Amino acid sequence: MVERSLNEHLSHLLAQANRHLSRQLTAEGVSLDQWRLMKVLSESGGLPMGKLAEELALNLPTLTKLVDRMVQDALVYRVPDPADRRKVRMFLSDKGASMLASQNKRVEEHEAKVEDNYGNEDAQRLKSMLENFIKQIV
Amino acid sequence: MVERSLNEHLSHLLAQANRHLSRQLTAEGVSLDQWRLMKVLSESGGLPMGKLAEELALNLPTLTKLVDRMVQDALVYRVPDPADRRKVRMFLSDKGASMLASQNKRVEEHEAKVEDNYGNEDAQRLKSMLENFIKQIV
DNA sequence: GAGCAATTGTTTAATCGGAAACTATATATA
DNA sequence: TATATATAGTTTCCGATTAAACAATTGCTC
Repeated sequence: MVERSLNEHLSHLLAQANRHLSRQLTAEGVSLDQWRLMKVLSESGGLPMGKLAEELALNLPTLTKLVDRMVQDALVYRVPDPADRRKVRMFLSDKGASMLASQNKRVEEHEAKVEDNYGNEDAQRLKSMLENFIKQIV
Repeated sequence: MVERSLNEHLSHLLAQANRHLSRQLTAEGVSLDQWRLMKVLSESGGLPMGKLAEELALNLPTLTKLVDRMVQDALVYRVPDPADRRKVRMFLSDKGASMLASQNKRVEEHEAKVEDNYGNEDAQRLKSMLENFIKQIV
């Protein structure tokens, strides 16, 4: 049993890839997490905090405070669920939607460029492999 | 031009995969970054801070403070470079080496299990695709 | 339906992270 | 060799993250 070098560890490779890409995608004060949050809400508005935390792999206290800030900035808003008053349903505001739109543009452009350089077929393949991988480990 | 859903974005998939895996690998107070740092030093002892930051995709102030803590815990130590006194060379202590050994064991076991479930060939392929991807975007 | 457990989310206290400013040393230029 | 410029790390300040404790509401069981 030979010891692996760092570059042969999935955890390391994922950390590197994630950090580089997420740095490149942070712009105009919109972090990758903020973008992902807004994007989820645009696709499924009204998600409760718990589901949102799951979708984004954020833990709940972290999400609470991220949402606090985004509510301050009027990007999203909370609506208590009348059917289950423990729940808080999250929605994207108009301002949030327009922020999302411009950030979408930046992200799409950047990823398109990256995927072009990497090779579009390979990029496609990489994504579907990651998708399966995530299902595996969650 | 159809708008992509979140699951079709590499940035999202990488963030998810990274977070899940890095959470699962944090143990006994050793974070993924701490492990990666110790592992790099075990492979190339004497790296200056700047190189170390590059290798780990950490920015320098963050690394300084991570190292501060690890020096407190006597896992690593600093040696000023006599040839260039701006530089600080980092080394793994004996305690660090033994910490690394036990954490290596945990990581290897966990990743082996994950890779088994995912399929070893696919895992291998995923890693080499990620390696290429990282070269691409850095 | 009263009491107890489970679920949902927030708060608290401590630690960690990042951008910008700063210190110290080395190198280049005149 | 004096002055400017570049490089390597650290510090500061403020914002972000975490684990643990907490509060509110719902569901279960007797």
